[in-house]
Amino acid sequence: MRASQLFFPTLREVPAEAEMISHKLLLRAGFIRRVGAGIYDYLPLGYKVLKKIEKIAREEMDAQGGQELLMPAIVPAELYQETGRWGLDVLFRLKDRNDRDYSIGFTHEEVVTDIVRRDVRSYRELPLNLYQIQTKGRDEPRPRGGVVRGREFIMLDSYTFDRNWEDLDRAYDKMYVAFSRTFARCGLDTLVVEADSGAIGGKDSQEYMVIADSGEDMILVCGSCGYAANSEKCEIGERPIKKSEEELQSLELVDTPGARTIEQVTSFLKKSPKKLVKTLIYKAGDEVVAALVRGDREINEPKLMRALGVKNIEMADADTIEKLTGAEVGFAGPVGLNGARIIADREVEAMMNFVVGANKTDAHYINANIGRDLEISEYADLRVASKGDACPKCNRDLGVERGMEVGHIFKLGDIYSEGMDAKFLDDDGREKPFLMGCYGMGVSRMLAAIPEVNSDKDGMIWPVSVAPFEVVVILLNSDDDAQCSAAIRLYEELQQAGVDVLLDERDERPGVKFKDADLIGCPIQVVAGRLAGEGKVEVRTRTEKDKQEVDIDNATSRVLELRSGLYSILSDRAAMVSSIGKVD
RNA sequence: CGGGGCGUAGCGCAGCUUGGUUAGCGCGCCAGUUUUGGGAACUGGAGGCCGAGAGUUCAAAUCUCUCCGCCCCGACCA
Repeated sequence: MRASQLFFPTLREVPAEAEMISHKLLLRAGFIRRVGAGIYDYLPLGYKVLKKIEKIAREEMDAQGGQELLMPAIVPAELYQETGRWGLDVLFRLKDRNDRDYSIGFTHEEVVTDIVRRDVRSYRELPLNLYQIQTKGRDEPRPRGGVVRGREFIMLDSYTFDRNWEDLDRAYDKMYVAFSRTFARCGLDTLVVEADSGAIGGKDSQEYMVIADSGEDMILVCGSCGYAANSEKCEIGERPIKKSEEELQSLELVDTPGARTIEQVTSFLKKSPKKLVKTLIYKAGDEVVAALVRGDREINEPKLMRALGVKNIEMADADTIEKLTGAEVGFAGPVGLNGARIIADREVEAMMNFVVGANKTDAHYINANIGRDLEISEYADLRVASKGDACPKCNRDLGVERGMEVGHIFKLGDIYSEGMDAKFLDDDGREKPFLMGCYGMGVSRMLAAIPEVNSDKDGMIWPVSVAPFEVVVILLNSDDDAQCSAAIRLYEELQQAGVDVLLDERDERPGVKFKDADLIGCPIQVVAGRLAGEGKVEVRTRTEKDKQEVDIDNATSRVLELRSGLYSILSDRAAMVSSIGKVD
C-alpha cells in the first residue's frame, strides 16, 4: 500500500473526547472516529488491525475444533423471552412494521441453543463447538474509553455442547487454550482470574484480564500462591478473630442530625469509618435481612445471596426500612432490631465499641458491643475483598490490580438447554439436556487493549502480528532519484516476500513522515534517506530507535530477519501459555 | 438514574462574568514561492445557523427558560 493512496487522517492535537491513552492514540492515528456515544467507525487502519486479530482468533478456534457460523444480528423477542432475558435493560429493542418485537443480539446463547435443539438429536453428534465473530449491540448505561466499552462492539462468541460434565470440562479446557494462545499471539499478556458468572449464570467462570491502570475491573491477586480473582467474586480467607484489648465502654445514644451516610456520620462523630458498622437492609423474597459490614467496607451482593441461600435479593425500599426500624432511611442498626434476619460479615465479630444506627431518626449509638447490646447469630464472608485481605487459598495478603477484561469463559451447564428444552438422546436411551459452555472474546476491545499497554510518547507500538502494516518504508525526499529508487525497490521486494508493507511516498516533509510512522506504530521502519546515494538505507524497530545502516541489497533480508524474530517471540509465548494449562 | 463539566470553523481553544459595529487565535485545508533527516517559512485565500427552540431587549455567542447532544465520576456491567 502506498501512503498517498491510504486514508489515514492523523491528528496533531488530541480530541477532547478522549481520556484513555489508547483512545487518544487510536483517534490521533486515524484508526477510529466517533459517530455517536459508544459508536465508532473503524477507519482503514483500525479495521486492518481488527481483521488481523480476527484471523488469529479464527485460526486458534479452528485448531481446537470450533466451527464458525454466523447468527443473526437481529433476534426475535421470543427467543430472549424463553429464558426471561427480554426484560434486561441492556437490550436495544426494535419493532417491525407489524409491531413485532426484536432486539439487536447482545449475546447469542438462546439463538445457538435454538439451532442445536432443532437439529441435534443424538450424543453421536457431540461434542459441538460453534462460534461466530459478530457485531453486538448493548445499550450500555455508560459507554467509555472509546472502543473499550461501546454500545456496538465486535465480539467472538463461542458455544460448546456436550453430553456430560467431563466432556464439558474438556471443551472448556480447549477454549482456554484457544483464548490464551490468541491473546499471546496478539501480543497481549493476560491474567486469568476467577470470575462471577453474573446474570448469565453457570458454574465455573474465568476472565482474561489485561493489567492496566485504566482498567475498569478490580482484581485481587495473591503474590504467594498465584490465586487471582475479580473483586466481584473474590472470597476472603478466614483468619482467627482478634478482639482488640480495649475496654468495653458503655452504650450511648447520640444525636446525629441529618447524618445518614457513613461519610456524614464519620465526620460528625469524628470517628474512623473502621469504628462504624453499616447496616444494609435487603429483601430476599418475603424475608427482610439486615446485613452488617464494617463502615469502610462494601457489601458483595452475590456473596450475601449465597450466604442466605437465595437466588435474588434487592435493597429494601424506604417504606420497608421505615416499617422495620421505625426511623428514616440512614439510621438502621442492629441494636434492638426485630423482624429481620441479621447476618454480619466475619470481620464485624472482632469489632468493639462501634457505632451503629439507633433505629431512631437523627440518632446513632456509640460504643455498641456484640453480646452485650446486640446478638448476631450468623457470620459469613459478605464483603468485597480488598487489599490486604486473606487469600482464600493460602491465607497470605491479597494485592490489588486493575484490569481490562478481554475474554470471559463460562461453564453454563444446563441452564439454557433446560430452560429452552434442548435435549439429546444419550447412549443409555435417556433424553438429557446439553451441557453448555460459552466463551466471549472482546475483539474490538482488543484493538484498544493492545495499544493501552503498548505505547510511548510518540504513539502506538503494535505487535507485528496485528500491526496495521508489518513494515513501513519511509521515502524521505521523493525528488531524490537514489532515495526514490531505493524505497520503491525495497517496497517491491518486501511485497514479493509476502510482507505487509506501507510505502510512505507522500509529498510531505520528513518530520511529518517520521511522526506519522511512530504514531501509527508499525513495528519495523525502513528509511530511504541521504544514505541512499551511498547504496544504504536505515532499518530500525519501533521500540528501539537506534538505526542500523544496511546496504540496499541486504535490506530486505535484514527486515525479514527482524520480522521473523518478532513473530517467534509471539509464538514462543503462545506455546508457553498453552502448555501451562488451566489455572484452578 | 444521581453528581459535575462541556457544546463557538475539520481539530484544539478564547470571547460569555459586565449584551453593542465585521466573532477571534493556534493547528489543519487551498494557491504560489522558497524549503526537504523529526509535525517548515513567507504571501495570499477558503471555511461559522456561536448545539436547537422559545423568551427578555432597540440590540443576544453573551441574559432567562426548555430541549438535545457529548464527556467525566458514581450506580450498573455477559
